[in-house]
Amino acid sequence: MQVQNQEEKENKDLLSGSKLTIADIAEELGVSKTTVSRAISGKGRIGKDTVQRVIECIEKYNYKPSSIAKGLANSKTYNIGVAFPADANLSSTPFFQVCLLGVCEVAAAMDYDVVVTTVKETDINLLKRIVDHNKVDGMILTRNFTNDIATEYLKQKGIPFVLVGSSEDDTVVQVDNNHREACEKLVSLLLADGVGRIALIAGDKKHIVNRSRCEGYYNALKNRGVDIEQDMVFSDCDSPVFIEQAVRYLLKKQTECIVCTDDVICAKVLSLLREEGYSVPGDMKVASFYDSVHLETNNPPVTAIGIDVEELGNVAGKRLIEIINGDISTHKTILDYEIHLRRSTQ
Amino acid sequence: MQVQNQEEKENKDLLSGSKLTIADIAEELGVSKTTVSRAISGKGRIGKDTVQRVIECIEKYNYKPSSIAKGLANSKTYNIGVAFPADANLSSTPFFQVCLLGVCEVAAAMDYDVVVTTVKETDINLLKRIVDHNKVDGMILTRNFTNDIATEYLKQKGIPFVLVGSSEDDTVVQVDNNHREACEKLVSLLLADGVGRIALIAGDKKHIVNRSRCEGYYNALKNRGVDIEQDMVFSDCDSPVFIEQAVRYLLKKQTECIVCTDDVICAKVLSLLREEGYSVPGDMKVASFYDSVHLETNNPPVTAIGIDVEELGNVAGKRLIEIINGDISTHKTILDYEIHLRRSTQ
DNA sequence: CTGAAAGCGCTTACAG
DNA sequence: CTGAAAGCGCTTACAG
Repeated sequence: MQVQNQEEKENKDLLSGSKLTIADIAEELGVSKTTVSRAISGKGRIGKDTVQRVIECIEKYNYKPSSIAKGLANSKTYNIGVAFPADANLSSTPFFQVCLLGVCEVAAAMDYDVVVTTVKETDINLLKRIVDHNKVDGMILTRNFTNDIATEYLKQKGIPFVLVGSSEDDTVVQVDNNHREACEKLVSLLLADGVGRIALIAGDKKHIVNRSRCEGYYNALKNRGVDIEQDMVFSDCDSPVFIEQAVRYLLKKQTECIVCTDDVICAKVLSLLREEGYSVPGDMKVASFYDSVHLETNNPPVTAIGIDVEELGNVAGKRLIEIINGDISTHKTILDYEIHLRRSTQ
Repeated sequence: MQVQNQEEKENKDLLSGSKLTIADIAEELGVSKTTVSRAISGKGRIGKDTVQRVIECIEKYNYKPSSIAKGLANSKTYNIGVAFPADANLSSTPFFQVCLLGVCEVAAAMDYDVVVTTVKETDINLLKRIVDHNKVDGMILTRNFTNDIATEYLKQKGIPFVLVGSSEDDTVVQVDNNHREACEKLVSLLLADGVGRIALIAGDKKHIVNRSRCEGYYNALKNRGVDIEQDMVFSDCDSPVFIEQAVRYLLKKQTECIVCTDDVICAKVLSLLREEGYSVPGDMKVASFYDSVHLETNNPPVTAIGIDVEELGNVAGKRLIEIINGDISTHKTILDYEIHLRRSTQ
């Protein structure tokens, strides 16, 4: 008899319509909702054995508190937002995807969920939407432009947010790698190795990250007392057409090595060189940033700055939730990078 | 005086602490909350001019209803979930990223937001998390295995969900391209063009989508009366190492054309052929699926089945919200594909 | 240590 | 056409 009874109840949560509430648990246990709530949250004075009983009951019936109701009561959503660039050439870089993964992981571990929204350089309506409707307790931005309107908006709103990337604005909490330093070291290493005539093909300069990498390149040359030849630096060189022009020009200029500010550019450069019958590193050395699997498994393996994008998402999520919880957070977190010297520059 | 007063109020929504509620609007207008609610939702009888006044007031103060409170009252969350594979070689394919983008767009347009979660082939705890905690009104799955535990779980829960992909289970709502047919047509076209000795390099067979593509390949050969040579078909050939073995073997076998079931495989194949000094299409023809930008801008451009992944996300999102709203939905939506015959097979 | 009651910001049946 | 009141499922100050 007792067994049957138990089975019946255990089936309760399997029935689609009948979601269990805190009241059901309270009733079952013959205590008040207050008590159940306290046992779950651990807040307020409450008897040890009572907690035990409540916990057991909750597990028995597989009760899950409604986080939406909890949110209403606390004026919180237990959601964090992640803004995904809808205008980037997303289709070619997995950066945002992997970063999002990192955020999801850490969020779940801290009992938060992740709401995604998209932003464009000149259109942040969808971002405003989730913020204005109170769908999230905070936001993560995954890139930064000069004069970034998303950053501006969130600052003005006063909502907690974290930037994956760098900003000159000290008031925004940032998580990033030191791209300037990384590029500087990479180029310095190449120079020290005797590689000369190093060119740079860089992406959109409106992205802070590309600026930083360029800076690093210039610094390395300066520090080594190498003359900077402006025509060996291609900025805003994102499209396949521009990259092709750049490569053709550089081939004529007796360039010895091309440093690319990201893997998408690098993939195109490698592809062009092969088409034209130039060998890497024999005829041209190549190095890149970010180090997607693609570069590592390339033949020859490509020298690159490796950054842990998932970790970037992890830390950004953690920082944001800290801020939401009122903990003070470091204003800028710099994560490590690795320089992988591989055959493409040897 | 009046102007100043107005400015003061307009500032209200800028102040961080003081979120406007429906009560504020009601008070301001001297009506009841009921009336304001009705004016916004358009439900129930209500005076035209009253609606007008309410709308104006709402806009003036930039009032945004809290969707979390709305959700509690309606037992809805106004969120849909998207499950992101955390174990896929995400870093190499932008498929999920672009699909997610498509879902986000359509969701926002239908006043829903998107919560992401990750799933692994053998671990759907994070999926369970958002479902059990009532964070979403429905789910979108972005891939399907044979014996998919995520599908199984959602079915058993009875929560609305849509699969981007195909399933033999007629009770699940599906959005997909006809991969079998697409592959069949592609291979048939090649055969009709006089291309012979067509090999296939296919990814993980546990993915339904890879099975379908393989089927299409076999069908095309059968229909044309071409003998199928089993050693020209490589299944479960996902890793760079396996792909390399396959390509080397096929080169010895006088293969004329390699069809790849996805772009990641294709990129690796192209790269290998170049390294070994084989020219495409001269020494070997190559065709692929999905048609990322990478293939189109390749030199030579690569023949491929083009599918609109963003559209896939769009339709999946729309279908899901329809189901949530109680509209009956078609059980299977088949989207178009395009066959791009390009130089790599000519 | 425990509970009754008010409140979070909406919606909606019921009564006018 | 409009409003008072109850309710969605939680939390928490207040009282015991």
